Amino acid sequence: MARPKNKDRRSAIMVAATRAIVAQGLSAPTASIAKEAGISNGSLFTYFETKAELLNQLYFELKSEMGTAAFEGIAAKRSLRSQFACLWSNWMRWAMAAPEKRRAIALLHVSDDITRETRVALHKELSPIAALFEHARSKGPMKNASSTYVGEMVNAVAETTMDFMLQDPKNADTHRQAGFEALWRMLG
Amino acid sequence: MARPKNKDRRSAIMVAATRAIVAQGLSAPTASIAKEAGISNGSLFTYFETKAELLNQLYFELKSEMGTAAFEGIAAKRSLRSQFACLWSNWMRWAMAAPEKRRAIALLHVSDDITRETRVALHKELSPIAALFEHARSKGPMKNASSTYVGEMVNAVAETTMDFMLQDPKNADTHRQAGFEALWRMLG
Amino acid sequence: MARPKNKDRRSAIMVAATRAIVAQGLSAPTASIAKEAGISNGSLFTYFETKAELLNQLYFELKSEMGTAAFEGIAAKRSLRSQFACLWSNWMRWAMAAPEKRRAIALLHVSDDITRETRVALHKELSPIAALFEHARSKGPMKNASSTYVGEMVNAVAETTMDFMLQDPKNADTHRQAGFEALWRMLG
Amino acid sequence: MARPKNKDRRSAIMVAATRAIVAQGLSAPTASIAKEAGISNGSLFTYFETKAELLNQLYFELKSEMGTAAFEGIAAKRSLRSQFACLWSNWMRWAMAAPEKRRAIALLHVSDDITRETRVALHKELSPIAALFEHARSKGPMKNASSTYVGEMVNAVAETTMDFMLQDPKNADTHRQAGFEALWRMLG
DNA sequence: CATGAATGAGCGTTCATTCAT
DNA sequence: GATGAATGAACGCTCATTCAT
Repeated sequence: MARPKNKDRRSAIMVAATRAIVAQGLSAPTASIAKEAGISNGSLFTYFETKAELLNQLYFELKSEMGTAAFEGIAAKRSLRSQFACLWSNWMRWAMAAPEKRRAIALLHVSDDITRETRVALHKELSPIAALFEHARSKGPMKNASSTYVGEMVNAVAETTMDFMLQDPKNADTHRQAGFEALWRMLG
Repeated sequence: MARPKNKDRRSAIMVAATRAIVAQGLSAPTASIAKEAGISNGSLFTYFETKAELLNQLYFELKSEMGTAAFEGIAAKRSLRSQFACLWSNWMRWAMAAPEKRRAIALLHVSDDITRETRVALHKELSPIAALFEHARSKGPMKNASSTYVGEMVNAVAETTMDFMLQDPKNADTHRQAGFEALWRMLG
Repeated sequence: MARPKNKDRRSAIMVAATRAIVAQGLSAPTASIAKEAGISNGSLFTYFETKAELLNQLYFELKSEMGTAAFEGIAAKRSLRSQFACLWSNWMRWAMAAPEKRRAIALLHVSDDITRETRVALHKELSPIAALFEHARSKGPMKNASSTYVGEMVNAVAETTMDFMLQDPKNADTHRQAGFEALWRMLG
Repeated sequence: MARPKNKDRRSAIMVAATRAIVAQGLSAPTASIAKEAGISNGSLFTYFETKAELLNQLYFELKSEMGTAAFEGIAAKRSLRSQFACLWSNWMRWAMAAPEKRRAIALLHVSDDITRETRVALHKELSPIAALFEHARSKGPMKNASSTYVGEMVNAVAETTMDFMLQDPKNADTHRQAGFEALWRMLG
C-alpha cells in the first residue's frame, strides 16, 4: 500500500540512496544503502518492494523537489523573461545547494529501471513548469515545435549549465548568466 | 600466425555489444554479447582484456564514427552558418541511420567504466569539430563562455533533437530544422 | 539479532572444508564445500569473507587443535624424556583418530593462501610446545642449532611417522615407537 | 609415444615449468610456462599431452637429478658413515646450487597430479640410494623399521635442513653439519 | 515491525585443451 | 610441427530478495 509506518525512516533511505548512488553509481547495493541509512538490509524492503521501486520513487521525489524549488516565486513575476529568469536562478541555486541530488537525478535519468509510468507521473507533477515552457514556445520562434521538445531542450541546456557550475564553482555566476542568455536566445 | 586475430570478429563483437547494450543496458552480460557475436564467451576476452576495456573501445569507436560522419564535407563550406548547417544535417542523418549506435553512445557516456583517458582521447580525436565550435563561440554572444561549455551545449541540443527525431520519425524533418534554428540562435 | 550467525554452521563448514580438501585437494570449489556443509554456496561467504580466509582459519584451528591434543598432560611429567614420550603419544593418537584433519593440515601447510600472519599466530598459539623443544635443544647435542630448526625437525619426523602409521595401521605401534626412539636419539 | 622431436625444446619447457611453478605455484598456467619457454601455448601440448603429464615428468626428472647428484662418488667411500657424509654433502650442495629445482620438488611432492606410478618409478630410479638407507637400517637401531620408513625419515630430515640452509644462507654450513649429525644419531 | 542470515542465480574472468591455418 | 585464436566448463564472489527469529 506504499504507506510505510515510519516516514523518517523512509526518507532516511532516500537520503542514503542518493548518497550511495552518487558515490557508487546506480549499481550501489541495497545493502550499502541500508547501511548508510542506519537500518538493516532486510528492512529496506518493508519500505520499498524492490530496488527498482526505490529508484523510481527516488527519481520522482528528487525531480519533483527540484521542480518545486525552481518554480518558487514565479507567479509574482510579470514578464515572461522575468519568469524565466526567476526559474533559472532558482534552478541553478538548487543545483549548487544540492549537488548530490542533482547528480543522482542525472544518473537515474538514464537508468533502465525508471519506468515510463514514473516519467509520465513526473511530467504531470511538473506541469506548471511545462506550462511556462509552453507559453514561451507559443509566442516565439519555436511555435511549430512540440511542447515536450521545447521542455527537453530547456532541460538539456539547464543540465549542461549545472554541470559546468558544479565543475567550476569559481565561475559559477558566469556560467549561470551565459546559460540563461543562451536559453533566452534560443526561446526567443 | 595461424588463425590471425580476426578484424571481422572484433567488429562483430562491437556490433553485438552495441545491440546488447541497447537491449539490456550497460549491464548486458559479456556472455550475451559473445553469443550475439556468434562466438564463445571466452573468446571475447582474446579481443578485449576486460569488459571495461570493451566498453571504452566501443565508446571511442562509436563516437569517433559519429564525429567523422558529422564532419563530412564541412571543409567545402564557406560561411560559418553553412558549416554548421552541414554538420547538423550530417549529424542528424547519422543518428537516424544508426539509432542503436546513438543510444549506445548515450548510455556509455554516463558509464563509470569509461575512463578519463578515453574521454581525453576522444576530445583529441574530435578536435576539428571542437575547433568549429570554438570559432563560432569566439565571434558570437558566447565569446566569454568556456569553449568546452559551448561544445557541451551544442551536444546537449543535438542529443535532445536526435531523441525527438527518433521518437517521432514522421516529424523528423521538423525537429531537425527546429533544432538547428534553436542552436543557431543560441550561438548566434 | 534474528537468526544469529550459527556456531554449528560455522563448524559444519570447517568439517566440510576438511573433507572436501582431503578428497579434492586445495582447489576444492567453495560450492562443493558449501554443499558438503549442507548450506547454499552464497552462505559460505557470510561466515568467511573469502576462500583464502576460510583456509587460513581452518589451518589455524586444525593445527591449534592438534597442538592442544598433543600437549595434554605434559605438565604432570617430570623428566624431559617422559614429557616427550607423552607428547609423542598424544600426537600420534590424535593423528590416527583424525586422519582427515591431519591430511588437511599437510595440504594447507604448503598453500600459498596461508598468510604469514596465520603462521605467526600459530607459532604463538603453540609456544608451549616450542618451549619444550627449546628446552630439549638447549641441553642436548643440538644446542648450537636454531630453535625453529629443531622444531621443524621434530615436526618433520612426526609427519613422516604419521604418514606411515596411517598407511600401514597394523604396524602403527611399531612405527610410533620407532619414530619416538629415532627422535629421541636425534635430540639426544 | 613420448618421443618428441626436439629435445632442447622439451627441456626448455622443463626449465620454464620449474621457474613458473616456483614463482606462481602449481597453478601456474600452461600458457605462462609456454611463454617462459619461448614457445606458443599450443606447442606445449605436442611435448606433453596434459599439464598433469608435464608435472609428473618434471617431478621425475628433478628428483632423479637430485638423486644422481647426491649419489656421486659414494661408491669410492668405505665406511657407512663416510658414505652418508658424502651423500649428505652432495645433496645439500645440489640444493644450494639449484634452489628453484629444490622448491619445485617440494611443491610437486604434495600435488594431487603426481600419480602413484610416478612415485613408484622414482623409487625404482633411486634404488641405489634406498639400498644405502637399507644398509644403514639393517645395522642400526632402526633395524625393525620398514625400509621405506627409514628412507622417508632421511628425506624429511634432509628437506628440513635444506629449507633452513636456503632461508639462512649465512649459516648454511652450521645447518648442514647439524643436520648431518642429527641424522647420524638417528640412524645410528 | 526489525533484523541479518540464508538463498541461489548470475557475473566477469581464467585456463587446459583443441584445431584451423 | 608450430602457432595462437577458439572453446566452454569452471570458479570465486556478489547481491536482490526472502524468511526465521
